[in-house]
Amino acid sequence: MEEYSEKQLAILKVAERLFADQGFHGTSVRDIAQEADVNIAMISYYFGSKDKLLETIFRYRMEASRKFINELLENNTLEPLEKINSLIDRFINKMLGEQYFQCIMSREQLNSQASPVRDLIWELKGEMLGLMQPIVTQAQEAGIFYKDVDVEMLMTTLFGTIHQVIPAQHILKKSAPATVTNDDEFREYVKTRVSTHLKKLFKAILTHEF
Amino acid sequence: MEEYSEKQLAILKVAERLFADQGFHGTSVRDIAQEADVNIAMISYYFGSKDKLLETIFRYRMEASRKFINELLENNTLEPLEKINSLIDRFINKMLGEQYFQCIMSREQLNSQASPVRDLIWELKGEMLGLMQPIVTQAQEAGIFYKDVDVEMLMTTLFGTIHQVIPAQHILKKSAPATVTNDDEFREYVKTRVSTHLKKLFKAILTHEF
DNA sequence: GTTTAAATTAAACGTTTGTTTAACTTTGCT
DNA sequence: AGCAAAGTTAAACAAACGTTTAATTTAAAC
Repeated sequence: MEEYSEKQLAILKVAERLFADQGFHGTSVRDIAQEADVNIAMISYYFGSKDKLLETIFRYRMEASRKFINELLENNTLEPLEKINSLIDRFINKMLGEQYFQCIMSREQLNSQASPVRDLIWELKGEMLGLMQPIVTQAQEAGIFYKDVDVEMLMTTLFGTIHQVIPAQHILKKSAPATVTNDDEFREYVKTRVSTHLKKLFKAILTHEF
Repeated sequence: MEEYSEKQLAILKVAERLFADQGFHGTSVRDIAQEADVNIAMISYYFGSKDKLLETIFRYRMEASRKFINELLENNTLEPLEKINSLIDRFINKMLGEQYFQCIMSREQLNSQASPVRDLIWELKGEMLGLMQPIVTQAQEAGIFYKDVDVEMLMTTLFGTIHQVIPAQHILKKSAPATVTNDDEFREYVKTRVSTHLKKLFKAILTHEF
């Protein structure tokens, strides 16, 4: 568990935003240094290289994701469907709370070349699947969930929907109700809209009830 | 309606693949020229610039997508659910048939900076929504589909799921049954798996039946 | 066969890229 | 105070970038 100085965190934060907005190769270390208000050489000095900087961002966020998964494993008192609903909400909160990083993930998972970053992504996705799989399977065996459900695809739908929503937000802004006036309200509006949609979807296909 | 020479098409094809695999900024015009077996200068000569080359790819694919949409509008004899199912299958076929381009779209839609390419993407997405919306609405008014469905979100789920499946294929390869031996069979396997999943999902939430 | 335009080439253009250097400043420790 | 390590800087580095140039070849028209 490494800790980062204020300056290092400033670089990481700026780099994450720029990588998300313009892509890794679309962002120069000079852009990052300027916006983070540090000398260009500091990036190599701290992180070794631009590639390593990206990897650092990934390891930093991934560590948090691991913690996140372990926290989810503790809720054992809930009913299966409530567990799923809680899981959906937590996923939405997590992913919309780190939108910049999710954008980078969206981009990097498309790279055809193998890389440490790409491996990390699919490793994490596997862990996420391993989180949902037993919940569904147990409920299926208890006769609460129906059996003709492709859990892997369901997880794909969960990720895919949220990953589509992130860049679609500037479109959703137009169809938002008039009660949404500031950014916080809009974030909440998006959250509940995605949440409501996904919960309905999961409930319908898992329990055949409404 | 422009037509392209063999050499121009070779450039477009190579560029599309490389942009998909490595990103726009991750691909140099020298890479493209080398793989397409043409002189570097030909790219500027034919398309003006690297940016214009990307835009050309987009306009080329978008034109096909428009035709695709218009074809879908003609099927009026089917039942609402059959219409939806047909639409799902056609979307899957279309998008998995032009995976390279879909990868580029996935990437480009994340760009925060406004650009002609980004505008084209959301324009097209709007048209896709306009295709599904009336089908659902009419069926809702006829009492065939339930009303508490967020069609915009459902479309997001459709796109999102397929866009997630594309980079996930090398993972799906591992969980494929032993009957899948070559690439064609695998493509078919992926198609039917996504299709089955999405149809179940749509049927469940739209009709409350199974 | 001559002429004109289009196609194609290798080379060079000026920038920008990520990274490193070497000098300098600050910090913390004894 | 004195010293060593860490932090910070402007400048320079070679390599790669997208694009253009000018010369040459090919093709088409008359």
